[in-house]
Amino acid sequence: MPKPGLNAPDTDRTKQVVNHIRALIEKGELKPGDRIPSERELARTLSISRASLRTGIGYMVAMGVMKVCHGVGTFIQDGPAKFSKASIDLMGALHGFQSWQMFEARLIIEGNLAVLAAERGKEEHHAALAEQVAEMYAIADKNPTDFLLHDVLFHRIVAQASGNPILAALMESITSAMYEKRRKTVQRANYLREMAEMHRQIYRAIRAHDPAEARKQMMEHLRLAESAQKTEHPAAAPARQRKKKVQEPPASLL
Amino acid sequence: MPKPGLNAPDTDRTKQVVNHIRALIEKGELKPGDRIPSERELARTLSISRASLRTGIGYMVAMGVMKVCHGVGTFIQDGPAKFSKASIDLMGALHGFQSWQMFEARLIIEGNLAVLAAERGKEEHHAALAEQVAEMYAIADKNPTDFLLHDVLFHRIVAQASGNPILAALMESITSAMYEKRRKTVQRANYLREMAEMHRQIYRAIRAHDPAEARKQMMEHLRLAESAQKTEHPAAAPARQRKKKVQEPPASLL
DNA sequence: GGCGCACATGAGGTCTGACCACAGGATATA
DNA sequence: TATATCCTGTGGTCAGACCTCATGTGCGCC
Repeated sequence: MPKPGLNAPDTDRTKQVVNHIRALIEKGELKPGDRIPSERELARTLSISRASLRTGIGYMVAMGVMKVCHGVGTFIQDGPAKFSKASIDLMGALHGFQSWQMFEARLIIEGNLAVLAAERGKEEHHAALAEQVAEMYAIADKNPTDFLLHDVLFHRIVAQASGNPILAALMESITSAMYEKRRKTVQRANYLREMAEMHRQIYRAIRAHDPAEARKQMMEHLRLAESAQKTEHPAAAPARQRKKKVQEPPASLL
Repeated sequence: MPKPGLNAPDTDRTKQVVNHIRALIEKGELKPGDRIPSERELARTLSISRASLRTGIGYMVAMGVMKVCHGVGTFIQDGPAKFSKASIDLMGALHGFQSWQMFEARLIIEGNLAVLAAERGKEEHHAALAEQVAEMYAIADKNPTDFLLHDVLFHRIVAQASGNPILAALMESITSAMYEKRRKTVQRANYLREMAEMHRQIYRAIRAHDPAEARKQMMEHLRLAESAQKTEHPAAAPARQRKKKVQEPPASLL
């Protein structure tokens, strides 16, 4: 074993489980989407009780690294890297995250994601982006929920094109935490065509390898999204005590 | 492609536990640092088995929201918000995070943190920053490890001054994931005075409410830190298969 | 032969109650 | 008084039983 040192998992057994899985991943014997052995079998393999094994698995589920399906099995999480939604939610409750702060963080991260995507994006990304934009136009007048799906996908592709999976994961975590509210907002949205157009502008800037323009368009787009949501849900903060009025975001940014 | 969103706690019981704690937090009956009832008692309260309760607690521990001390009790995590180090580690192993990507993410986030701090920083923050800078100068020739402590603290205060706890949490997560390597690097560092000076420049820009300068100084500082670490650990990537040579970061940024 | 429904199988989910390991205060002893 | 010891409460682990869920299989009916 490499280092004995200061690892985070709380106890010996869970650490053992996490390290075991981690080793399998690093050796390439487990890839996203793969299924791990059944609990009873794995427990026997590691010579620990099923209860302890489950603690370790729960740990990784919480971190968004694994996924459990009742009656089916336990899997390595596939799809884009991200922290679990519950994680951000809870942390938000604990430290008082506010809606405008979410948007601000998203603005900064996605703005830079767009910059990087413009610098590093490949043909494949351009094609994928174009397809999503086309889809948006196609259903802008029909199904708002589907529209949102393509929206999410578009931003995900931008993140992928950025070539930085860490920033992508952070973005994914934040947006997934906001997804529910967005889903409701978009239902009565009447600006979907406008949204599609903005995505097209972002796409054009990225394809043209114009970082500054990409950032500008991305930020403009997000600001519109924010104001739209504010109009829908003026009291958007998670239901908390309102003794002190919710802090408003200072004006400037950049 | 999997659909976005919905990444709730895995099962009913754990959900019950998480929601219970979450409710207590939102009602203000539980604050960071507080201790929760013993497992046996809480299990009785919720009418669930201790095993299930422990699953839920483990879940929150993994998310960095709670902390358990064997023989002592279980507590709400205090200190700055952040995701658990293990979480980033594992995710990195799974999705192949690389060292330069960490630095890049840090560069972007901390750069903007500095901007926000310059815009919104209050007297109290300025004072706290000044103190850390002073400390750095004082021990630059003595204890490298202590120096790093003040370094971390300085950046944490900047994050706090930014007024955006979400970005602060992201920054905290990334830096804590890099901490171990930094601790080794700093041991043989001979540029500590220079580092202190850079921090002073950042501090001055923030105090002068000069966002552009704050970002510039911060980025310069981080770039130096990166190159220093690269010199120390040229093969810094986590030991993985080397079939394909490690992707190098494209040149430009901003 | 084709179609369905019931059942067998095996996965995860939960419960019980016992025992172990650790930390810290209370107590007994020198 | 000071030190060593024990007691108690807390989390950590274990074993084995039983439940729920998803799925594949095979029999019976059409």
